[in-house]
Amino acid sequence: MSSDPKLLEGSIAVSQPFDLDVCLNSGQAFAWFQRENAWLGAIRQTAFALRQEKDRLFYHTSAPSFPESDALLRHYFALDDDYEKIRRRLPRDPFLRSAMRFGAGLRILRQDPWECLAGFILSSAKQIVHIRQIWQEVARRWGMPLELRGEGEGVAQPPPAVKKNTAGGGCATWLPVYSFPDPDKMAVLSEADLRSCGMGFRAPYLLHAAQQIAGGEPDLASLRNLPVEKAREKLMRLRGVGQKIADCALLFSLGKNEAFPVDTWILRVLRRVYFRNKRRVRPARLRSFAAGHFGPHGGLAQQYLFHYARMHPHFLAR
DNA sequence: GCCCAGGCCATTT
DNA sequence: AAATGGCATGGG
Repeated sequence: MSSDPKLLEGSIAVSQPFDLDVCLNSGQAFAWFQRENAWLGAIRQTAFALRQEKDRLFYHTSAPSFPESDALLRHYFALDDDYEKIRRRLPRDPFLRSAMRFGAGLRILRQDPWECLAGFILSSAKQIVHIRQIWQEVARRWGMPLELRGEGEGVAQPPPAVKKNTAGGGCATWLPVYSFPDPDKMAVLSEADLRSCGMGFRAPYLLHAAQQIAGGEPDLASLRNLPVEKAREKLMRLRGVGQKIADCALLFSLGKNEAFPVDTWILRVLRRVYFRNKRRVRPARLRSFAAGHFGPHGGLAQQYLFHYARMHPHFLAR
């Protein structure tokens, strides 16, 4: 219960455009799942249950202290970035502006590079719901169980103000949260281990990436300090990592705000809106257009477009 | 049963 | 260079 001294509850006042649901449901991170009114997941080795109410982010966490939980959340959601200012630097084209209005509160997460890369290796030719399922299975089997309350319970409590399931007088049951296994941990698994999580032909790619990264090549953390082209080139040396997956890792975990991943949704949006419905415009052309048009914060623009398209499937129909 | 999914790779034209 | 087909698996 909330009287458990091990359970840390807190909240953060957010004075920024911020919508938790949009951030965690926009296909950036696959580690979070919704239970009742809360999002459950982990930031590296720290479990959180999150719920937003207006301009306040409420949480329960396994973090040992408020300074640590506060810092983790502020960093992960980039709450100290000035998104009003960033949004003003995006182009004023009408379609982007309406996508920005629709997705107000969307932010680029600052994920762990390994987790982000692994998630997007799993993402190819998969729907987001299924990527989440595979992620959870991998985490459940080889990650660390993270207790949101005292040791031995294995059950997380809902965050503040979340309604409990009062049927039968019992508390709601919350699934335990697991961290995602490190490269070292994954590197010693077999391809069959990974395949048994349902990831199919992506298994050898993920295993190879884990082994490479565990061996220090590439050193993901150091990619942050390279120019985006060099960092992308290193990522693309990994089998199963093309430009799209590399750009996702660069944008969502390595601070490359100009990275503009072109996936099937963005492909269709750009062709339809910015190339007047022309078929046969090739991805390379779209990428160079996007780099020039959307500029140094193109990645955020890309997320607005992606989110808008995915929430308006009829818009791209036909 | 169909279809396709935040792709990538090897193989053909 | 640019267009295919194959790849595993599950959800709609």
